[in-house]
Amino acid sequence: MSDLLKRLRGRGWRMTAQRRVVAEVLDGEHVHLTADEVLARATTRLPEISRATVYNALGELVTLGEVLEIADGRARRYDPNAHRPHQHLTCSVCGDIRDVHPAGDPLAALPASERYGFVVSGVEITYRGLCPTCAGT
Amino acid sequence: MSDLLKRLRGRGWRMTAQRRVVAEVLDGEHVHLTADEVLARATTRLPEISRATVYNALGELVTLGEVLEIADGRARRYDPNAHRPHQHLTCSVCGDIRDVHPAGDPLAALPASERYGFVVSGVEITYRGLCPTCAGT
DNA sequence: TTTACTGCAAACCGTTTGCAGTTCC
DNA sequence: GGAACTGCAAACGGTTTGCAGTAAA
Repeated sequence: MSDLLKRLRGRGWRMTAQRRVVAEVLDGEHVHLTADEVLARATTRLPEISRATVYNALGELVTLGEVLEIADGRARRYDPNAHRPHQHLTCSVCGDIRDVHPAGDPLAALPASERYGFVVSGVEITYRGLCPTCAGT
Repeated sequence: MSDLLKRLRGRGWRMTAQRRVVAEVLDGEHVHLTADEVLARATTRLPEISRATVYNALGELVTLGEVLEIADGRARRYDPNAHRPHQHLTCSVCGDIRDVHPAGDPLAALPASERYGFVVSGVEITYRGLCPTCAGT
């Protein structure tokens, strides 16, 4: 069983065929699907699943903190890798997204003198570039 | 005259009353307006300006590289501070956004071993926290 | 049995587009 | 004069919502 599914069951998330399929589709490394992509993949396993149900499930997973939402371009993407701090590396041409892991604490890069009195609690970092295929090297 | 307007004129951007107002509304420090906010402010100066014209102008300013687009929440925001590398510091409660300036080169934080063969050319960083008002301190 | 989830379809919101009319250079 | 911009209104794509029916616990 997928890690995500295991965690959700452990947290008493009410399970249905639809929710199971959404969780299974999302599980894995470097997964950053849009709601539409989740729906498409879920539909191959459970043809009667509806768009609204996919959105409902995704919204709850985000609220539970089991999935992260990334507001990259038009459509939001959903990232199941919520339990290990990481950043994103995106190809500007094909849109491929990889998870990358920081060396130190990225919050340390913002000195108090640049904080405008804010209480800073997190940081989102997206590196942009070209993947090996699109760079043509 | 605003800096932005000066630069645009220097680049031969065809000037109209509408475009001038959009550029004036955007000019300044820590400005991160949505298209709707730009339209609202522009309308107070030029009541007959249309939504489409605002979108047209914003799109061109982004293409010219004179304004940056930030895909924060639902609506995109437009940042005229395009000529000095910077990052954003956002209040999770009220949505206020400040520009902050990096100490070193943030690209250096991503080691080659974490680049998956990508040619990395840029990075977007958003710090999240609470502004002094919302933190209630 | 009760509470919560599902599917449908319409509504919603930010953004884009086609086109006739107008303006800048 | 001619190319480019403007305003209108309709279309669009992603997301949200209301509600009647269904299924999990």
